Amino acid sequence: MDMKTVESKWQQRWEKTKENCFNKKNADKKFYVLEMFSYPSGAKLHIGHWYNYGPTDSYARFKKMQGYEVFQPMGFDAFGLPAENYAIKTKIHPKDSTEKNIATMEQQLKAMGAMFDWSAEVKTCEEDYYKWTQWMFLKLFENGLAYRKEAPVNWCPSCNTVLANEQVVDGCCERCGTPVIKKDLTQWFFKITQYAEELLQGLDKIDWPEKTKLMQRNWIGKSTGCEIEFECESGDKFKVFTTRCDTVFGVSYVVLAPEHPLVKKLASEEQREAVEKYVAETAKTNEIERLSSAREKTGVFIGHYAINPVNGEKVPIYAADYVLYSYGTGAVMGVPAHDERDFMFAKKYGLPVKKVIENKNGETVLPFCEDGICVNSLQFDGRFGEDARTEITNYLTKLGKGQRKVNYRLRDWLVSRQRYWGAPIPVIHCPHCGIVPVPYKDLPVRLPYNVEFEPDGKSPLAKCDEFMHTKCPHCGGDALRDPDTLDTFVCSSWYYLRYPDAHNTKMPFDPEIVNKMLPVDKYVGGAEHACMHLLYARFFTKALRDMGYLNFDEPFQSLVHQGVILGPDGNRMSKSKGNIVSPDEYVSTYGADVFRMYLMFGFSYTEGGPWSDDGIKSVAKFLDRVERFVLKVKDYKSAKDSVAAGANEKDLNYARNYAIRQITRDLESFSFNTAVARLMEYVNALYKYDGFAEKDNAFLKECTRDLLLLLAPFAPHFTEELWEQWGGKYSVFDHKYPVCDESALEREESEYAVQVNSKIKTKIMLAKGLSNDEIQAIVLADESIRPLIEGKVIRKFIVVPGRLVNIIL
RNA sequence: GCGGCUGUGGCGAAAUUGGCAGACGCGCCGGACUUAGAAUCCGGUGGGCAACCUUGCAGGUUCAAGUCCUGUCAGCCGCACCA
Repeated sequence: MDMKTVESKWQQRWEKTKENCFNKKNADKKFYVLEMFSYPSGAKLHIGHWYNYGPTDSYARFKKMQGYEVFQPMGFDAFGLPAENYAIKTKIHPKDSTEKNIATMEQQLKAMGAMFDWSAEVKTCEEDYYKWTQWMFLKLFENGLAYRKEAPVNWCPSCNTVLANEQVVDGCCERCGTPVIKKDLTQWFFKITQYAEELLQGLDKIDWPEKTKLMQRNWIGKSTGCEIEFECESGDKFKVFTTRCDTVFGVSYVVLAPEHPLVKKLASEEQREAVEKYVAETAKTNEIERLSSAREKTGVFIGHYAINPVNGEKVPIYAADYVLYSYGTGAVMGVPAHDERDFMFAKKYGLPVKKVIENKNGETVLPFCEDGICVNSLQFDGRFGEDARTEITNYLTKLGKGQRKVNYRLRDWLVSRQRYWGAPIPVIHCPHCGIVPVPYKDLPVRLPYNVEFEPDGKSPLAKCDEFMHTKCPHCGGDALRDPDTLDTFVCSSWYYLRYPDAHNTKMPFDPEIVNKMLPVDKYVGGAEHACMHLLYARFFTKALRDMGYLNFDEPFQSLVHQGVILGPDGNRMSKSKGNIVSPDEYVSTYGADVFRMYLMFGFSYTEGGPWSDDGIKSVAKFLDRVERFVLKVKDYKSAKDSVAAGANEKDLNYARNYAIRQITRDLESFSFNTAVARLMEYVNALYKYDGFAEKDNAFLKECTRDLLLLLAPFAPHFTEELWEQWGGKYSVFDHKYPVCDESALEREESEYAVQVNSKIKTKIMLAKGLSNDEIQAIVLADESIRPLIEGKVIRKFIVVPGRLVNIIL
């Protein structure tokens, strides 16, 4: 079959007949299959795109054939740094390069033959999309979920922009690898922390990979403990957070983060110079160094003391950078006997180590950090672990010096970026009225084309006068626009809501439509988004729900991550390693169907693995084999030479229904490699039957027709063509996927493995429905078994129905 | 350091969830058809002459372990001074 011709023939036909368009009339049978949309960075699809989209499309086609009205849209996550960095290098405007890349990628995606509904396409860099991204921002602002604050933020000195916590990897910028530094800047944040608890709880209700859920749980980082108030000699008070309030009697010092305001306020005359020096040095150290747990602890005594509320002890106050200002209260109590960090710190600065917990099961070696029995803790002596914590918390609460407290590691999401290629933040800064949101009717705030975007640490838009100068919507006076753009993750936090109503000009989406179409039934994409996109999208969904726009809690009911296809050398494909494999030549040699089917057959979908094209020919061979067979059987004359259904027909029918059952199961679980294997087995069975002298041609044709239906999702162009030649009605995808006839799988006999003392000795065919005693009688009488057991006592006779028997002597 | 995942023939990989390890393929070997090759079709293929051995390694539970438990090694991923 000439795949080139066949592919374009059917792609055109599908487009002309709107075969892949979602039909809103059937919305009650909707099935929303979504692949993470592409970033148009390069002009070409790489193997990763194929691996994500090809097999998932087969799944979508399978669902369609099962009778669902499948909605499978595609679009482009088109704003972002790579286009801008590319522009800086080549002077090609990001808008131009992005649009060009999108045009090419659209062609390639269409050539792939996936059933994307292009009528719902979304491009985040277009006005009619980012207008609504800005709308989202305003809604969040209106609902108190977007706010501006000055804070130490992550700054990438190479990209010249701030980064979200999630975009800092090992203290470095996730894009360019440059070490991130801390800067105090006033930035926009989204209050994702308000949803920390629900984001955590919601994970229990969704069908996602456990690994991903665990990553989100860890990222949210809930910890339950106690806040304890310490009063200083000066009368100033501060709180510490601890999960181990059962150790509070062992406090020998307290530590404030260097950024803590009390550090400067309380520093004594003698210590002032040392403290200021230390604080300044901390500010200079970069994140990687500071956050390394291996690093030796440093700190400085600030020359002031605080009172331990449970025993009135006076303890010195230190400033030390192992305490993070951004977590908890930015202050901790130091209990050297029961915390490794505090222990190291105390040893270094000669602070007392006071044991207040003893090991229940043996010698107490300090630092002892597990739960134990309280000692030297007055009325709490003898209490253990959680009980001790509860009692001490209650005691502190009664004193008015503490309370139970839950903390999360999750931080608010920093969304402003000092870059050009993104959605402008729809806010106006008025010298009289302050921060004024752009009125909804004035959206979009257009991103101007002619901008000097060479990065110099200031927002490129700040240098564009025509953009910056505007009137205050409130007082009408001169005012300035916000020069920052939104993190591109904001754009991708709601795109799945836009698809079902992609052309709405009055709203981002019609809630009535979206509430019918969502949640996404199957979302497929890379695991690298676990704590970014997948978390942000959940936050957006919950926020929009609380504003009354949505009536569901989670955007993606079921999630699958495809594995990563590595270079042939086992490393991640990268230009620098020179191990990039392009799909193009394979596609032009073998065709799209063979290539995607090989991706399904040669790898375990969720595992991925190093690229190898060893088996690609085998898939081509398989399809040839199918083609030859189908065309041969097509011309068989039916009725006349029909014979009564005998054993061979029964076997073939078994093979057929076994294939149907297994392939259906395998597709449901994204186990594409075994599904293809079952198809191959079925074709082998068909060939075998065809080789018999006597055969029932009508039955064989029926079985062959089922083969085409089974194969269709895997090799869509190929099967559509054969289906037509077979005489099937267009389109093969409008026919029902075969359903397993369970009765065909019931057999009168099954083969049992016979073990003696757990070692397999022989195999026996046994009829169905025999009692254990009957089985025992037959097995013991078997010629190959009898000599092995003669004269011996059978201690046990185990029967696993339909599978094996084990004779224990 | 903490958490998670993975480890199976020469290769890609399966294994009904504790029940015949290696499905389906690649590769290789043999045969058929061919003047010959390609293509195709049929058969064989974990190791060992054998008894037997075999799922990274060492133990354990069980009639039975790739699967469960304990320890250990290697690789990958995530978090990393979160109090």
